[in-house]
Amino acid sequence: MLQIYNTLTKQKEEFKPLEEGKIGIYVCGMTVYDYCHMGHARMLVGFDMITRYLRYRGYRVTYVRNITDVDDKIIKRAAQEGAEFEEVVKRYIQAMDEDAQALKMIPPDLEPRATDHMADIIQLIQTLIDKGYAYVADNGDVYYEVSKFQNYGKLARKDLTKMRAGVRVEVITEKRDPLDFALWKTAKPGEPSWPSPWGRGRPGWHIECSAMSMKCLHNHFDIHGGGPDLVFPHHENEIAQSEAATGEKFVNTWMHVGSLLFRDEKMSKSLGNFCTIREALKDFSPEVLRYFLISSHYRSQINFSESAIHSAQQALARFYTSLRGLEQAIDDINMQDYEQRFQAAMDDDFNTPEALAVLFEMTHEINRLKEINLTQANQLGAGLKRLGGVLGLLQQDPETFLHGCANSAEIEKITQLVQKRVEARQNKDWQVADKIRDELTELGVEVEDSAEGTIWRRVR
RNA sequence: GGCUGGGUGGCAGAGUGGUUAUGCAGCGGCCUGCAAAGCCGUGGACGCCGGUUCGAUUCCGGCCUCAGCCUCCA
Repeated sequence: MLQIYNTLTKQKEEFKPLEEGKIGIYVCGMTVYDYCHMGHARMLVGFDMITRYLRYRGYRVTYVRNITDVDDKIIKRAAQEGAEFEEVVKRYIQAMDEDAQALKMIPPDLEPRATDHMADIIQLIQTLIDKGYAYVADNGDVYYEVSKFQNYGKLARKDLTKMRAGVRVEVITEKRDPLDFALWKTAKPGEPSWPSPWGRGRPGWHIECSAMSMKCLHNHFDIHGGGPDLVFPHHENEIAQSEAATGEKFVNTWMHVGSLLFRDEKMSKSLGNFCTIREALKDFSPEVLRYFLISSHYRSQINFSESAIHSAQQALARFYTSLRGLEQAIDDINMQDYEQRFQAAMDDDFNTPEALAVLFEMTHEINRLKEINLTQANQLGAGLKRLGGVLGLLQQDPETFLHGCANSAEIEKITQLVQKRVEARQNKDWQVADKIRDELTELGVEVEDSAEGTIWRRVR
């Protein structure tokens, strides 16, 4: 039985798709005005893992992840750079795709962009106006009237009266209530704009996601997810918009990943304590980053630090050391109850740490079997690789992983040193052998001598 | 101030009303020319104070504390 924690009800619930065997999942993706940082990676990898597992579990998943390609921040960025708006958008979408690919993310089935859905957005706004949930202000802006929606605040557990008391937003006189939010913003000169019944302008962020999710999935769909900071106001507003417009329940299960901390604070652009994915990839291999992100539960807060990544590196090395030297088995019988336990862990709200613990136990068993029954070791190794694949891990050639990101010239140099040491050892010239080993240690290389020969791995 | 979610062994990180998480690090042993890897064995924990219970790290209450959200933010 698959259980998922629902932000709306604040508890784990048995998950039942609206349509037998099929799941629609919409995740709020990126606003493309800069490179993605590790906090974004946390969210992206989280939902990638979730989608992979649901598919492994036999569901036909429609994974939708939108791109916000019109927004104040993009406009600002373009102005700063003196670049065309479209140019900025194009550049950061491409960068995002590269990062996603590096982290072995499955591309979404649908990747709707706000600018491609203007008609849907405008129609949705019109419906809200017609139904009395939104109003056109004197300046042409359109606002959602929060007080008209009875359940406003149900996702984030907000009390409207308390919120008004502590409201910190600047007072915009056009609004009837400071909590009202913009559905349509009138364009200022020089800004990108689209025609609408209320004049040229652009949509607010919240309405985009309501319009696109309902367009790509249905008025009512299974899972809606995003980063932790989207619960309020973004997702709260989506509920208000969509449910007011359709009169139907919008989303069954709301899922939010935990935040990623850096130097004890949430990694964010505004705090300036961020590390982009591409920066991280200069120092660490993509799979190590992915492992780090998955080795804690998706809802918990995690701390991004060099030592944390180093632990991830060590853990993966144990897996790959175990897979090293195994033959590619055709099938993976001999799984005992490992797969069952893996599944039980993942069925419990995607408990990846516990699922990984099962994989570590398999590793242990493989290491034992290597000594006594190589066929069984190969079979279990194939099983480990298959289950690792469900998490998007362990698909590399073990040698490649263990040799690290050394370039071919480095590998050539290391191989020569290792060969020289092998010769020294054959001559029982331990002094020379140990001297070469010291040189290799300097290069960050650890050698291992075994009956089959000498192998090496990179340790830093 | 309001609303969430946490506080577990040296570190990371799951989980459980009484019995091993797991990984890294430590200790002893096997293996090794010495190592490394691996294997065998091993020590070490549940923020504080009450309550419920035969028994609580696990349930309940209070307190302390950390982080997130309440403003654009994944």
